[in-house]
Amino acid sequence: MVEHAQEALFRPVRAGNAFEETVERLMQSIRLGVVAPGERLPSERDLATRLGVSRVTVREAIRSLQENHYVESRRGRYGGTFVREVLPKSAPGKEFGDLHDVLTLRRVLETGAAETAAGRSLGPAERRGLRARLEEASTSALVEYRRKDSRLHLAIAEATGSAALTAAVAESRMRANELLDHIPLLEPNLAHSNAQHERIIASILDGDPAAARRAMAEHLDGTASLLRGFLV
Amino acid sequence: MVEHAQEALFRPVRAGNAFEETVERLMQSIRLGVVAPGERLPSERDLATRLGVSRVTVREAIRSLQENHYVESRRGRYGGTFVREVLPKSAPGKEFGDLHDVLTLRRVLETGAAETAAGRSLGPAERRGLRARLEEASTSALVEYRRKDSRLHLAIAEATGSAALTAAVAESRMRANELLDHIPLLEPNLAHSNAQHERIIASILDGDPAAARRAMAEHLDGTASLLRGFLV
DNA sequence: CTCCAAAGGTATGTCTGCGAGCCATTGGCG
DNA sequence: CGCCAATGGCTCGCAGACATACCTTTGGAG
Repeated sequence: MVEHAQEALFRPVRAGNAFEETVERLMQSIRLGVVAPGERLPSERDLATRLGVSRVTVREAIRSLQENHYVESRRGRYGGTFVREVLPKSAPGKEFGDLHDVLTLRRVLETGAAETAAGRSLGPAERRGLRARLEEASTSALVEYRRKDSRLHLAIAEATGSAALTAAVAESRMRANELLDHIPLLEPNLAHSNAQHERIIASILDGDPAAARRAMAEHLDGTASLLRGFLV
Repeated sequence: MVEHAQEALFRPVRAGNAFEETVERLMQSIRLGVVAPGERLPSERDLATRLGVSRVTVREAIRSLQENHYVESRRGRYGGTFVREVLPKSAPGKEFGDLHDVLTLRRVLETGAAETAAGRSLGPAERRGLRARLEEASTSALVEYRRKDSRLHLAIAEATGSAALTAAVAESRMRANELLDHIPLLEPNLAHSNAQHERIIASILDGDPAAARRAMAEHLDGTASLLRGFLV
């Protein structure tokens, strides 16, 4: 029996119970900026269907987010559950997963996504979308930078046309953000980051896969070494 | 709200119930060759702990595998559940997931894994392991080729040192194999495949990331176009 | 030859999560 | 002004999964 591959295949079949997983997903959609502050989440019935859990479980998850001041709910038609304008700082507790693990997977997924996106012929809507996210990220205030940054990176993953790849990037990014929340965000880094973003998007729009990969790799290696520096 | 990213984030939180997921994992460990024919699975109690499910659920999953002639169980000390020497052909039913989806993710993950593995300084044990898997694959009979091939590719993923990446490759590979089971395996393809494997492993052992990526990309693109050809 | 550790086989009570239905609230439309 | 559709709020019974405990079988160690 191949000993080491077992660790991957015989890992736990589920990350947590249905409630915890649901909270995690909703939290991701907020923290990654897929649902922005002030915007409404899909209805409970809708979420229950999409997430494949019961409405009861969705409600418990939403209640948990309410209690932690991430969302607030309003009843009645045109009511719903809305993301609050001011979001609480993420709890600092959490153990760091294996740093190498997280960064390795992120590098593979995101450089691959950039390369793949650059190799496709993108439609006008996709091109506009990428440019819009780039603009958002570059003009965003410090406090909302992480969210806008994630939206840009997710848009790149989406541009590959692979839902599975997009999902993988979203998950890996979430794990990376947990780490990034522990290091300071400085103006110079941000400016540098924006310049790199521009090169990545330009390469993708130009249809230059190799350049897109290189630019993304450089971008990620920057934050990776920042991380390794700050987290011992 | 960013519309398309929702598909990724609001996808179902769990693929199936605990029983189905457990069957899936055990099946993967057999089909990917992590537990070879004649070998013993970990004990029920052990599996229950590792997979994070109850022993009852593990037993139901194993029973299902017994009924489908994948394994047989023996009681008493030094007993256990053993993979049968002759495995049934996989059921042909199954819907094809989105072909583009599966192949895109596989390409990103595996070319990334090859590049990453080549960029690390591997220990003697790892180098021996890679060479052993290569040897196994190249000398394997037609019937067991897919399994040996998967073991080789998993070994490459493991050589990155990232458990998360290994798990992602295992899952993506399983999905790809479901498709590959529907196309014929021919001797010439196999010889070609072995030659490519050799170049991949050589590049990794030589520590040449760019060459490893190129070789892996070529290898995957070969089977990808085979697939696209056969599946409409 | 006996003992016993380790494996599969079985049974039971509890709890989580689900499905389904109904209630309460709200704001636009006719 | 009244209706009503869409939303969140709530309850109850059932099925799946779990933890735990105990039984049975087997073959090596002593």
